[in-house]
Amino acid sequence: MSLPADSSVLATSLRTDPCGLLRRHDVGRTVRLGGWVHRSRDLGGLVFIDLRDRTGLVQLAFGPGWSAPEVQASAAAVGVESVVLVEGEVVARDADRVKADMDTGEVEVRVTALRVVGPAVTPALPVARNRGDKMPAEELRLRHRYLDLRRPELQENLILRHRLLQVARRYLSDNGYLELETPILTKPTPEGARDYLVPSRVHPGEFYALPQSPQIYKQLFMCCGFDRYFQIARCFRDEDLRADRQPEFTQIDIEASFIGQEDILAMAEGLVVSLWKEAGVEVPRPFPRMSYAEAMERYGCDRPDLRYDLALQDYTPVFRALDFGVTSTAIANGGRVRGLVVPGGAAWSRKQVDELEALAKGAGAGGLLRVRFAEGAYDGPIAKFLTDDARAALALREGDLALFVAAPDRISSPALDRVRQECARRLDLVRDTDRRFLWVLDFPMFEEDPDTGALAAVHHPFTSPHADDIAAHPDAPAKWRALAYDCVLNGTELGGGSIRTSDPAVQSRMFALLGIGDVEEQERRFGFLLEGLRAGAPPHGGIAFGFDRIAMLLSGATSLRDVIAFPKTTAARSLFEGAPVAVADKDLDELHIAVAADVTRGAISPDGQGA
RNA sequence: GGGGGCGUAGCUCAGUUUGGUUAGAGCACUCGACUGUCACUCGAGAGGUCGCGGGUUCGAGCCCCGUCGCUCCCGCCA
Repeated sequence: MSLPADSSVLATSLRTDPCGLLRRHDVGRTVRLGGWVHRSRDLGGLVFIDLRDRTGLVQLAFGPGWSAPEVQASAAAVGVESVVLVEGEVVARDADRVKADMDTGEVEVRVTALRVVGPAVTPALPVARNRGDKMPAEELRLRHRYLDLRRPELQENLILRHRLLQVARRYLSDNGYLELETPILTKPTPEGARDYLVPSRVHPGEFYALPQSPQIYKQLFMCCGFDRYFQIARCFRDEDLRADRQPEFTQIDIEASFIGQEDILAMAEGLVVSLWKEAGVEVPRPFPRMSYAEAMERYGCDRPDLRYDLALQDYTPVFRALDFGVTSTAIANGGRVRGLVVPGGAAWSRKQVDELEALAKGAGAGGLLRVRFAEGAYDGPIAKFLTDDARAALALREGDLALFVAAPDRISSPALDRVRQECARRLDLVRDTDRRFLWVLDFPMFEEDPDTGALAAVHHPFTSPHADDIAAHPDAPAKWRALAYDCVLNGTELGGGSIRTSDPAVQSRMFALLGIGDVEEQERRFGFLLEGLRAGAPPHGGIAFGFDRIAMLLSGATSLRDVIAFPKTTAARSLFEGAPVAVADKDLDELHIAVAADVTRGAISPDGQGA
């Protein structure tokens, strides 16, 4: 719950108190309250109403000793979710009537006057839910969001979200960061995710884009001399959704000048620590660090979940000596044999291990080799190929299951990553209360297309390479590491960023390597940032955190939809107001837009059907 | 773009396997009873285009085809 230090500011001309804060020390006071009828219990001679506002519930009691007959009659008649104003006296409950699981359970309000100011139709969804009730369908919750958002759980999530926003603002502002806003109508970006486009009325055939992030603007702020910037920025990406992905989302976006990587990491750790502290969790600093290379080698993943180990190892030397076709071929083709040892995995059935193999194949691997060591014997298709040396090198212990993928790293890493995660889940190694923060550093500057060999920026084209890597391998950019970093918690990426290139010479080298050496092409795509950088740019860098995901983690929600007031469905629709919709021809004409006739469809109507 | 799950009363679900009389339950709702409940209790009642369209059949909630919506995942997305 988020309340002002002095909760009396919540008093208004219509109410003296919020509902959920009445306590024993209020006994004897005459109070006026306003709220929603959460539940009511009509006993004939007595009526009880649980009155709800965002601070909680309090029991109203109506009885012949203190309520006039007409007051009691309207209390008995008022429907749930109606809004009422009441006046009455706070009284202590008898000891045997105290409700211990209710914050206001020691008191109740004996009502002398009641006004139904907002009568409610029977709600389409229950707001007050009984123990064991299942949640209404997501579709209905979104369609009737005005009711869903009344539920105390969702209110708590959004109130926590508010508190986290305040903490972020306070932390950054106290550290000299300026909250600066950037445009929502902006220029389409040439790469990355698909843009949401907005047609221009004034300029026929031209379009704005909604920002995927304020990336370019925040670098321009650095060029302007606003040397510390932040923004709680709404970002838009027109890609397909997931439980943890919405088309519009919120980032805590940060950029600073005259800094190096260590400055950003320290500042960002401080922010994360203060956010988690607000949610009641102490996080130790500094966060451990791991290079991208080590993360990929040991976990097959650039955001490893360190709550359990099950680290991957390189078994190529073991298999190189064996006469086994699959592994020999893979090694001869430049691949490696990597794998992991699963203690206790030998107890799994053939079928269970087949399921792991299916996961590995789903991630692109050709197969998953297995060997188990149980009751002193090796078992599995490759068991008979194992020499004494190989057995010694594997060092399996009783009950172990060893799993291998023989392939190039770009295939074995994602496959073994999935296998490792599933093994941890099966062995129940994941403790929800564990929080393993991690910085992943030294991302590669480029990734090579396995077919064409073309280079693409892993982060973005303005990320700075390690100066020593350029010096050591001037002609092997694939070996360059970037000054880029990700903040990871329990296998989830919370945020990431980089130190930017501010040296024009390095920047043009980067463009050339990325295949955009043509100056006109550079200007067309990045002109306004390049102009800014040429006009005198300080060394700068930054980071952005996915705020919705952080709010989701800290509230314990399992979907972003539970920490966003009005989220979209997986089809990017807003069921509440019914967006998107077809618009009148007149509006399209003004925008110089024509809709292809065969895709014209109406908005969804209340029965869920297309018009 | 592809795959899985779901769609029956206001809400949550059963019924679909094997097509067959009038589609059921709990909660909510309406009416009645009840002076200490807090998931009040008890009695009575009302409430259904079985998502939508088409097909097969003497007959479809159930089988087939299409479609719409929600959801999870892959692709996509940093």
